Amino acid sequence: MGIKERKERSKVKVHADILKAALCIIKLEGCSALSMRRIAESIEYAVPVIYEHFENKEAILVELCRQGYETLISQVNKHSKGIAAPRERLEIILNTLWEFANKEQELYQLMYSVGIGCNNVKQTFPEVITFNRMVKDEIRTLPAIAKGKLAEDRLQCKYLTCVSVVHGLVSVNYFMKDIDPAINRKVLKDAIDHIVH
Amino acid sequence: MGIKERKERSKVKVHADILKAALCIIKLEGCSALSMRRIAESIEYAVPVIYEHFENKEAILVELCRQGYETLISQVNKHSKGIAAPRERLEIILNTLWEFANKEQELYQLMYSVGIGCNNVKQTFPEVITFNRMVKDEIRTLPAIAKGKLAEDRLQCKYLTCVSVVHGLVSVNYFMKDIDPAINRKVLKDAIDHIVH
Amino acid sequence: MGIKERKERSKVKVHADILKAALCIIKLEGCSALSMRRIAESIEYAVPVIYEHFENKEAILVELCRQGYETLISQVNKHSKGIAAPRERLEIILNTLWEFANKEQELYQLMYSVGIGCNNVKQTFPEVITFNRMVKDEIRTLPAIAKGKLAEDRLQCKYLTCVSVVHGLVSVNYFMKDIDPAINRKVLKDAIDHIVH
Amino acid sequence: MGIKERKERSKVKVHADILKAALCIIKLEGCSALSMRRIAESIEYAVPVIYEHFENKEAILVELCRQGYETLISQVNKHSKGIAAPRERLEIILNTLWEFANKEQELYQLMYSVGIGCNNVKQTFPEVITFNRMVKDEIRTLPAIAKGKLAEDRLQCKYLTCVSVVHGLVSVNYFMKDIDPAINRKVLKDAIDHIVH
DNA sequence: CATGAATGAGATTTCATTCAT
DNA sequence: AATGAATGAAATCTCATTCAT
Repeated sequence: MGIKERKERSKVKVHADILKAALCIIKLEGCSALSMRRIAESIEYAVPVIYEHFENKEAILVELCRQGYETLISQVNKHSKGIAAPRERLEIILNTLWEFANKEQELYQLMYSVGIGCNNVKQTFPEVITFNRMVKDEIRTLPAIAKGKLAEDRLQCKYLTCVSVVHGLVSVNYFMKDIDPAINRKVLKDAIDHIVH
Repeated sequence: MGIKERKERSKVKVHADILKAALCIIKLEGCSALSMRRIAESIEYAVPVIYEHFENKEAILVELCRQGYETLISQVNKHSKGIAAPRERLEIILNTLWEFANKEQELYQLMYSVGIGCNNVKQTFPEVITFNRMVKDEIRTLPAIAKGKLAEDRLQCKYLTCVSVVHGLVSVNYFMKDIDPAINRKVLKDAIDHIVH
Repeated sequence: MGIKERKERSKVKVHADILKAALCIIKLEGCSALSMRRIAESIEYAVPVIYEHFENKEAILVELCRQGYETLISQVNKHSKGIAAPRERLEIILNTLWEFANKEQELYQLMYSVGIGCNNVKQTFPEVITFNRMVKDEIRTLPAIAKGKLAEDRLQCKYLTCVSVVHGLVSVNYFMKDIDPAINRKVLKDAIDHIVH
Repeated sequence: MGIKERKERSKVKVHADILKAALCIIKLEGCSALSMRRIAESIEYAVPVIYEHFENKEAILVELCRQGYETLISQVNKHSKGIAAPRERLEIILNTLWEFANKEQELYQLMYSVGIGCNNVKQTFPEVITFNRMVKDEIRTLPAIAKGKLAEDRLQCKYLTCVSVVHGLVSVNYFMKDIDPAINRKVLKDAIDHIVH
């Protein structure tokens, strides 16, 4: 019967609409403006409908973050598709992270703050593991490194440096809003250069 | 007269107690648990007493942050006192920042998030300027650099790299709670080495 | 379906109950005793219920006044129905105003003080325009006046005199509570006589 | 001893300053902005000082009103001094009331609303009796009236009409802020003319 | 005489969440 | 599956008033 399907589709749609609306509110009015009522108004359903799709407000935020991670990973994949050179691939990953954080500032901040609130981020957001692996994989295969079979420690070190410098630069930019974009680019590029060698 | 003194001291004490209580609540129960009522309970005074000392909740948070910046700067001064070598001094500054952020995680996070919420952080917290200058001053006088009168751009670049990598590493550690301290140390050290040359 | 109707009726009832309770409190305990909490207690609902029906306290007062104006106008209509003589009609209008102000002293006072607080009374309470027009219409058609096509100024003058004397007498009675009703009647009657000629 | 005198004078000054400050606040910021704290700030004394001069806030308002009545009466006296013709004198009294109410809108409104709240205005504000007598005295001696020894009823009637029309016109002007001053003048003049004959 | 400090009580408003229907 | 209605709890803030000093 098509009925069941139709219902299923509509259910999925509402679920998606809730998340879309929540993200939209956060982007336009800030995290503190997000309330169940505002979401309900936005999707033009009554509040309890939201509770049929999500246990509570927290669950919505978590799911929003999960989708953020997914988006990030899929963008990395899209941008690195067909690129073979590991160095270039690493650059692409980090640049994609940088751009994502800048384009989706509110979501990125949410992902960070929800992550911090988790007891175990990697369990709540397995995508974090995936992303980490992606970065590490590229480092491992960098020509300057692959020869000498980088020790796990050195690898972890480089990986942490990568991620820290990008996230750090992002944060510093959120914090002081007047940093010259050209300089940002340069800092990023230098950092990658350093890691590569 | 001793009376005036006693009163003054008691007033100062209440002021300090409010801040102490606020910080304590934030540390133990998180930022969202902080309310005027909770503070009042904690210091065993009625709510309006708080309003005699601070205009509103926001003002308490701002003052908390300001004291955080002061502490950070005074610790930097303490640790770098008597050290002459610029490289060592830079290392001390960044290490002090790292230790502060790790010891006072909640306060450091508050400083960051309140900072982001400010239109103009440097105006609200002039200490940010002081700290920035301290870092830049050391970079400028690094032996490998002082010779060639580093261009302002290059200086800014190095400064941003320093600060980003430390703040980034701090954040990544808040986020993923299982990073090996030894590796953290190494990442930090490598980063400084890189900046120095 | 009866269900929908019942709900609708209950909603309308609560809305009306809020207004009724508010008016009741004002009558019995004065304007300053009116609070959202008191209303909630009175209707035996929780406070937020009131906020589902009215945006805020001000909105309740405004609506109370609006209903006051409506009552006044409908009473004028009721009393003047079937009466043709303009002089008699004018008398009825002013007497109805007088009786309304005396029977509903607290509401009348509220209508006056809320009106004063408005930037533009006639916009907030279009009923004021209606009432004014009703009075002016009768003056315009008074036999002694209709002949000579009263100038707009003279009309406005007579209208202001009417309204002022009635409102003034009402106020003076609120103020000094011991004025002989017979004298009040006489003052009113004299004033109308004067306007009519 | 001069000491006692000086103290007495200072005490009187503070008392007066409190009233002056209160009136000033009411004029500039409205009745609802009046608080003991605001007064204290204004006179640059601590709040409890006010309580040494006035039992409570209400007492301040009452005294403010009393002074308002006194001012009104003294202005009437000033303006009517040397004028003999009763008709002119009556006109002066009513015009003075009109001008007072327009110049001191906030105070006049306070006088009215505090008066309404009194159980017995004439007892709380004996000046009301004085003012009433002044009006009545002039009416009684109006040439057109003095001949026939106006019955007490008729006198009361005329007196009420006077006062009502002026107060009413004042109120209507507070209420609808766009009434032409020329028309106001005319209404007032007509009313007086009517009373006089 | 004057004050700083404190307080209790109360106001308005907002939110996440839950039932009965 | 969806809703309107309701609620409890909490938050921020203000005020008149009173003591101990």
